[in-house]
Amino acid sequence: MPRPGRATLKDVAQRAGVSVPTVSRVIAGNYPVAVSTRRRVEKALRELDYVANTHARALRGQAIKAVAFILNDVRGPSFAQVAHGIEEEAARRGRLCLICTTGGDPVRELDAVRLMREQGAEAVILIGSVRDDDSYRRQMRSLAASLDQAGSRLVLCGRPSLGPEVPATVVEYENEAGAHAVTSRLLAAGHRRVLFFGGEEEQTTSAQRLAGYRRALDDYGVAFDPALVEPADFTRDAAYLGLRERLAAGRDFTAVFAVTDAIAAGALRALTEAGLSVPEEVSLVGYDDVPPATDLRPQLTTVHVPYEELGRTAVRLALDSRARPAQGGQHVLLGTHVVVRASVAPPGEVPAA
Amino acid sequence: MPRPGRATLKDVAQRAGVSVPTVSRVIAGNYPVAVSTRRRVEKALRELDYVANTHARALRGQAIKAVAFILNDVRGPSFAQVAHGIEEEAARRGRLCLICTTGGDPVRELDAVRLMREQGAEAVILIGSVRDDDSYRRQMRSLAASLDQAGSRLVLCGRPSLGPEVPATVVEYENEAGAHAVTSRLLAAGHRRVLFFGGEEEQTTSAQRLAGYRRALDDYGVAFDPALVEPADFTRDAAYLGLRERLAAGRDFTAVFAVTDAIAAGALRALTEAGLSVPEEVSLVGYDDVPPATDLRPQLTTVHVPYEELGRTAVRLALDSRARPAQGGQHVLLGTHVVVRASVAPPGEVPAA
DNA sequence: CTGTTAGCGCGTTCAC
DNA sequence: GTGAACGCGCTAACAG
Repeated sequence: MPRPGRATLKDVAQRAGVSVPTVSRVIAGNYPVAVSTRRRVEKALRELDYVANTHARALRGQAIKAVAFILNDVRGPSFAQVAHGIEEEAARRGRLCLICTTGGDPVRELDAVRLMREQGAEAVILIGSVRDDDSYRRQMRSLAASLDQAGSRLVLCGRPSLGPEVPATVVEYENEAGAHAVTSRLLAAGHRRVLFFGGEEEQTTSAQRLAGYRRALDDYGVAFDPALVEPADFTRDAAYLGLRERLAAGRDFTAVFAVTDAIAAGALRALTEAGLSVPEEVSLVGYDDVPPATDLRPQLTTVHVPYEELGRTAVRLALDSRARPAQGGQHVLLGTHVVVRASVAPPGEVPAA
Repeated sequence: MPRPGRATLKDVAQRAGVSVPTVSRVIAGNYPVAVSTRRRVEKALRELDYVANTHARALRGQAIKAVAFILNDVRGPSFAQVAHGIEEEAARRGRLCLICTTGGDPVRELDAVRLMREQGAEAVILIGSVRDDDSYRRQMRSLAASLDQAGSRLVLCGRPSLGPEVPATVVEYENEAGAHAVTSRLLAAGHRRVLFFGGEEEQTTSAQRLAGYRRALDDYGVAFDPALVEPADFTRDAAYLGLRERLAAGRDFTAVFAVTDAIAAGALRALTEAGLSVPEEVSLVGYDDVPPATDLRPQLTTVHVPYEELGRTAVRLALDSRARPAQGGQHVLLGTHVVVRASVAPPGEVPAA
């Protein structure tokens, strides 16, 4: 009966009547060992259910083969897609995945990065947006440098760069451009009062989408009306409640641009319950193109974001840039495009169907 | 300029002009050190951006403080909820999370468990169902024993036990009972031809739900008709295609029990496109009660599963059972309940609304 | 082919 | 207060 805890090379060697390195060589298999000896060792290995100690191994070699990723919440469908892309690519390259969630708290995020740095992850990938202030950016920049120096790599995935000098990789998608394109659809259909719904201005993602919205307004010569910006938390329920309340006070828009498909889902519920038909009376667009968007009735016109690709690219770049001499920040920008479905129509028009 | 790679205690000691243990003591803080010395050491620590080597630490102490979990696919909303519960509870207890996905392949799952065992995770949590055959069960049983002996713990989360003798913790929910309850709703409303839609018989989860369905049929004295079992992959698109095809060949049912909310979403689309109104002409129920279920029109009657609680319980039990002397398998069963929404009506009836 | 030696980075003795 | 010595489990180098 092997003693509790795990068997070590020493235990195996003792049982097989050989020295420790011999056992090591049998396991590695990259060195000649007499057949009879090998048999004895293999037998002992099996009997003791030997499992190598990763830490001792890592101590001799270099860092652990792992990729860390940090996100707000695994339950967000778009986060989940990114996570899947990361997981897939990491597994393909024989890497382990470490995961941390922060609930959107910048402080917890900084802590998580520090933790991952201690773990010696090869890359630390930050997913999604944050509320960033100066103190946050300063600390994150310093962490990027620290990771870089330790031979690791910070990757910003779906959020803007920390500055040109910072040794971090950025994998973004066309956030502003997508918002511009989808807002333009609404304007082209004749809408002039478009509610920008959801998010908070300090969040990098919503800020960029708002910027795209405003630029589209400019293009069409429509004045920006701050009263048409309605913040809301990133959940369908918060969106539902928020829009219901606003509708109770009267409707001053003919279309809604929801920052997120989930928010669009909540908005749709509020609109429908208020007896407003979509798209006949109110048009609605979202952003993200997550799978459940096709379950909505009418199906949602939205902006497709290549989330899985985002995750895969993040891993690929991080691992490749580690191989090469430490260069400054790489920057990749993935494209987005509008997916036209059935939630947009000209204002006021009532189709025959 | 510190040399590339990470600074070690030795580097710090050298720079501060002290010995290695002194630096170690400053960091631990649990030992008296002269104030002036401490200052010098702290300065060096900062300048060199010292980060402790986790592996060396783990080598001296015990296993790494980490919980591993293995699941089919992060993108499944129910998996994501479990993952969130695990992540939350693990973080609360100061544990790191390791994650692996398998795409539903039993072989990859076994490999993943072995990998996690090598990593020395405190607990290895398996989420969701698998196609299990005898060989799989045998191997998994042996891995459970191996983990147990190494002081770790295997947790089966949302899937049946491997046997009474196996040193593993099982956290299940009332899968069969939930299916029984929701099927009974359909039968009570007057339906006699209920399509069991989605899943495969070898999957533990669908097998259990099918069992509940059959028991309800028995209770109502309705003969089980194998022709009313229609398998389908676990995606909304596969479900949509599958049901559309079946409907093209004629409709021989008045209600659908979808094994999963996602499958229900696909089914609803197929039904609607075929011009069948739900619930007036066909009733529909799902299973899981994931958030997007409320976005469906009509809102889906389904079975609520406490997925987050499942994840939290798994972590709690695993960590607690490690503290106590190795006992056999614990077994926890969490309750489920039907959530009545708007997708069920008596067959043929057309409500006034 | 196999055993001995050395050292990865850290924390814990034990002396001074 | 502080430094020297040892060992965690493993592998790479050198002997034999």
